[in-house]
Amino acid sequence: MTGNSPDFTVSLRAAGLRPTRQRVALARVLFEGGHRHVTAESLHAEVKATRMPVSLATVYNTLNQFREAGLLREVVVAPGRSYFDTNTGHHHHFFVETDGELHDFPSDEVTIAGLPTPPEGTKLSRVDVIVRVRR
Amino acid sequence: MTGNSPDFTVSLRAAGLRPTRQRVALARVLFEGGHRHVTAESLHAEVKATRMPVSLATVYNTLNQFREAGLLREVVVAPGRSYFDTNTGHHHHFFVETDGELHDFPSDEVTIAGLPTPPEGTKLSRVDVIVRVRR
DNA sequence: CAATAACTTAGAACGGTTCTAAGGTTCTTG
DNA sequence: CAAGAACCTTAGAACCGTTCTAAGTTATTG
Ligand SMILES: [Mn+2]
Ligand SMILES: [Mn+2]
Ligand SMILES: [Zn+2]
Ligand SMILES: [Zn+2]
Repeated sequence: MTGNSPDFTVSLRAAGLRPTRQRVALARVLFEGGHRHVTAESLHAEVKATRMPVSLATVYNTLNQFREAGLLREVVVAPGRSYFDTNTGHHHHFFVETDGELHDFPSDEVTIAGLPTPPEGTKLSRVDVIVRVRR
Repeated sequence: MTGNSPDFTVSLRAAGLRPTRQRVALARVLFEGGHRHVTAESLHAEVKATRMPVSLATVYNTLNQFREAGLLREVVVAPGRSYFDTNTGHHHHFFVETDGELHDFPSDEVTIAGLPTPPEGTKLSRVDVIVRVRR
């Protein structure tokens, strides 16, 4: 059993961020284990449960820094709050509207054909597919 | 040339809403002419330009009532603000991230194949495709 | 025309997010 | 390793889009 305790110090430094106690604690919650979809509030609650004191302001700062560094992507599916997604590869989402849950599905299962060409003078940035479902 | 001045009084009453001065003014801005994508603020600015006094609270109330009546759909593409769409049929969106513009494209041009089945115990509500572009 | 129900509104409140500014931590350099 | 510099964290205020409250107004009904 090797390699089950990634060195977040390294990846933080690679992102140009000092590996502070708070950022390492947040990185652990976010990146050890499988892909996650968190809100600032939910991440704050989780990291506090590890008994590492982190303010909500730091959670927001860190989420934004991780996003800017390409470690996270932001997902906007409902008014009023953002989700942050540790899966930065190509994929799409189920959004369970009745309880606010987000689930991934791989983009290679789905085929999107016949997308019109972007408006004059614009270049494609990303295609998001959101499959909204209810319980 | 007939029928170029729709009777919003009728459609408002059909939606269970009294055709007040404010709602008729808002309906005119929204529904005469082609499809629109507005924010509360942008609609408020437009309706005020017609010299009909309407408060921002009424704009919000009316947008929500029109949405509940099925006259509008809400589109969430960016954090912090909602768009309201007069096109309630099946279609998808270009979102020009650099300037906040939304444009429709028909959903029958695009083919989405191989969508995974929704999670256990959920039923499909809608599929949104957002093509994000930048200038 | 009342009488009533529905509506509009200013301003307060709210909730998620960002900002400010002061103290603390991490890094660099010698 | 000490000290300075750079960077980071934080409480609380501010911000901004949206909703709520409560008081006055308007539309509808008979
Ligand atoms: Mn930011
Ligand atoms: Mn509402
Ligand atoms: Zn995801
Ligand atoms: Zn549209």
